[in-house]
Amino acid sequence: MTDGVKLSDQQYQLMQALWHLGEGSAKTVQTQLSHLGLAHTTVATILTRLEKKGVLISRTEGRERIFVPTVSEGEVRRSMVSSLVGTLFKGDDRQLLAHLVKESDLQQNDLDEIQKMLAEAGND
Amino acid sequence: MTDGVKLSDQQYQLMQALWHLGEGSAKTVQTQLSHLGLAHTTVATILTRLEKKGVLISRTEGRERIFVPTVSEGEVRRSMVSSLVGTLFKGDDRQLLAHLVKESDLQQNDLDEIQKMLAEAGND
DNA sequence: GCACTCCTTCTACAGCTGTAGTATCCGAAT
DNA sequence: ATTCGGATACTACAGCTGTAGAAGGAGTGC
Repeated sequence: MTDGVKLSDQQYQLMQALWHLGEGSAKTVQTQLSHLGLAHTTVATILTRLEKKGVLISRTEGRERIFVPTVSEGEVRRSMVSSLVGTLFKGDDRQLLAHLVKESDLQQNDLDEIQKMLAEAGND
Repeated sequence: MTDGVKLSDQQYQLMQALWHLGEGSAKTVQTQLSHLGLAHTTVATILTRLEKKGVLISRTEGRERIFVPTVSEGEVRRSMVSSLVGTLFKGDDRQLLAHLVKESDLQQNDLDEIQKMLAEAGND
């Protein structure tokens, strides 16, 4: 479904930590993201909001609350990319492709690689 | 520069109207976007905020205020795409390309077209 | 059992966005 | 000059995000 999950940068970071961990408490996540320098209460707040948003659920385990993603990173990526494509390119993925090809500083070997991918995609 | 212009959907719509028009008053923009059903005051508010944000400037002409974009659609696209790539793919454009190739429902002729583009890009 | 510690939940606030009503201002017509 | 009409500016409010302090609750060690 294009259920339109859309996360802010920060929110995505947190989810990413959870995707890597599989699951985890606010504390665990905060530790994992210590480079961001967020207070643990901040992390907890964001996680709570993400739960309200439906992208994760939590269970209480002893005195800890364990958060578990309910959507995969792939799903979120898909819907975020297609949302952007919707806004910027009238929903036409190919226009984004074209944009990337034009704007990216692609090296020849990148191109080769991509062409290989395209060739494989064509064989589906 | 990667000055990071980031617009919301709505804001992008308005800018798009201005890009098409070249320039225009709040009224003109609202008319152009009548399908969105926004009050003209709403359009004016958003335009004012966009000016504060620096993506357009305005000049007063008689009793009208004319808004003129200061950034091009291309620039905004570039920075929005690269912002998303930053968040979702650690800044690696090729990963977005790969994502698109995998996720998009590309037809063979799309692929041909893109491969042609890639070939051309390679000749720069 | 009691205090200590750790974790969570509640509350708070500022900034941004979506949305629009009301007030104001200024040019134009009479 | 006086009023009318249209355009803008000001104000408002709700919802979302970033951020975090303060308060509360529940193990754990003594």
